[in-house]
Amino acid sequence: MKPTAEFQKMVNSIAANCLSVRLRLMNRMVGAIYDEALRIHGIKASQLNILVAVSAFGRVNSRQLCQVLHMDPSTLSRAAGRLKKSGWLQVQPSGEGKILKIEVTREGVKKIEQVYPDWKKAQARAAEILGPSMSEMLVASGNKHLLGGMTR
Amino acid sequence: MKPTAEFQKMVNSIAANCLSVRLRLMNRMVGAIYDEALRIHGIKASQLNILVAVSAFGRVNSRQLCQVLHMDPSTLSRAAGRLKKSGWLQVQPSGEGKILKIEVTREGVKKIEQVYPDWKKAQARAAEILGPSMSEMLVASGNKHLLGGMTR
DNA sequence: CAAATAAAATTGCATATACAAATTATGGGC
DNA sequence: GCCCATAATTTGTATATGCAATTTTATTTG
Repeated sequence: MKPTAEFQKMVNSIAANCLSVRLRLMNRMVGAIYDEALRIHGIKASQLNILVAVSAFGRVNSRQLCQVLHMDPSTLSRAAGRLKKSGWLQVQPSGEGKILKIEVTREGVKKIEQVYPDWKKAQARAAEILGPSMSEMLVASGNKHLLGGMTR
Repeated sequence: MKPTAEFQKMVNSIAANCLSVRLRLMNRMVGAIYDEALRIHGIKASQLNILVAVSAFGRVNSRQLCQVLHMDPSTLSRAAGRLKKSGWLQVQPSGEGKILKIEVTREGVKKIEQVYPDWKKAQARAAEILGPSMSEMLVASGNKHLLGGMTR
């Protein structure tokens, strides 16, 4: 079981540099902050994400939403189902094609409003942990990818 | 269903700034790159992550590993079970306490060696997509959190 | 108009993730 | 030596995630 120097080099290279490891870890840490802050409202960060994305559009079809969120259709399909069951989303055939029309319900709007102050607190705590430069860079990256697609 | 200006402000604030949204999205995008590159080896990025973390330690107990990876014990427990079943990890009572001792097997070492070139390609592609400043910042963040704990 | 084709959505399956509850194993106190 | 408090692990349950296969729906074509 003695590792060669070669092997140690590979392991160190991955351990010290892997972007996936970093992002995954950071995502766990930050996600936990938001989930904890939102728990009293009975909503997870990922669900709020979708709710907000839909609200930003006003109305979307699932294909667009998948593209913008870079999410598999099957993932969105089930998430939307849960949000619908919670009464926060309305999901209907749009008439054109079989593309589904998704909007936020009055209940969903209320939920976002209720949640907002706690989201803000979580955001502040996350920004503190990540540091200003990382936070700014993350927000900036959204301007490239997310917002570009979300402004109708 | 006419949203108030107040509401629109909240939605835009979250959509434009939420660090959790950004990290989650980025994690999906980047994770897909690695998963695709590693698919032919029958291993997921998250599994390689654990394998490498264990290898960096040489031998860990699960508590340490959870701390370093900021991972729930139940999550690690099941992941380790799968990696053990694949023959890449050895999980045993350590003798001291009820603490489990985890090490990489010879098979696991071979797997890392096989996978390494494709990991490197995925890493290059991810770095390209994220851009140099984000990549560097992520790696630097690891020096704070991860590596600090991983260097025995 | 009906059949073929193409596109979209859902379902089956597997892993990742975490919280809560149950279990197990340790080490100490009597 | 046995029982109890405690710490570690596992199991139950639920959501998140994506791939492959299936089903459903729309459009095109004969």
